[in-house]
Amino acid sequence: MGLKVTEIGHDIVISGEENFILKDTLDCGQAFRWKADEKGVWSGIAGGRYLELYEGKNGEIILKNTTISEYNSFWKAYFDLDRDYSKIITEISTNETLKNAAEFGKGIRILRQEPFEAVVSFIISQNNNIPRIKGIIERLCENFGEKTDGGYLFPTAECLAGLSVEDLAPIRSGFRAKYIIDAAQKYAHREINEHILLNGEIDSARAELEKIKGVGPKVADCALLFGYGRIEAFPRDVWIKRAIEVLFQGKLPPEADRYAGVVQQYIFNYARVTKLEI
DNA sequence: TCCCAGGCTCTCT
DNA sequence: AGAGAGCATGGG
Repeated sequence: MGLKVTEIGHDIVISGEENFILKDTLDCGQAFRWKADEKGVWSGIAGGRYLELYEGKNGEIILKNTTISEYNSFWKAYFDLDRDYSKIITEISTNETLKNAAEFGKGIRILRQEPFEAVVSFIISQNNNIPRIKGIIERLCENFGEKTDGGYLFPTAECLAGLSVEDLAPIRSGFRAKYIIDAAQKYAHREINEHILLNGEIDSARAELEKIKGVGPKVADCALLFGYGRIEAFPRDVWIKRAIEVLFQGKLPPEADRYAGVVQQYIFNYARVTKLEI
């Protein structure tokens, strides 16, 4: 479609993209560090950069204080702006339920997050609720991340690898602390083969991540989808399992296969917002 | 208050 | 291989 990116003043304006809505994308449970103020301006830190952004009257997205080179080198990939979501929606819409779910969350895009941040964030997410996940991640960044304009960066694996479970007490992550440290050590010591995660068979990639304590199939798929751009990953959490029973009588339709990760987010969002009271 | 949360590990069959 | 308890903590 007619995606246009223009530099206006100090800002970047993204227009002509109907499948990019900030609330859908930044508040759908795939990333935990974005928040909106009362005026609807979102702010957050990703990839070591602080960004404020908002929606204009015609649905365009404005990235504040951003250059075209910053956009091209980072934000374009972060917001997955090379992918044609309207084509995906058209393809999956031969299934009526998927069509409805996609319409419900049509502004969702799969964010391309920092891999280590995605791994740790979804380790923290296990048996936890989203408000508390956000709190733990915020405390993790404040305590161990580098301070920058606008907040704290997500801590590096190298930094966390040197910590003990007691050191992590201030973030109140409970039994997950030992898992965070194990992930940090395996990343810092290069025990995780990122080539496999990026390019290997999806089953091999999942197994590679499951070398980390506290990482099972669901956390691994979240990391692959949100951190490594593996669109075929399909994280199965409690909401998805419930939705498959309620909405699809226990079996996903074939339309869900090709862009599984995107479809997963549509279903997850639909299930969570409607609470499946349909 | 008490149930439960974007699961996983460990143990017991 | 499959089922079930236990896990830290606190949001609703």
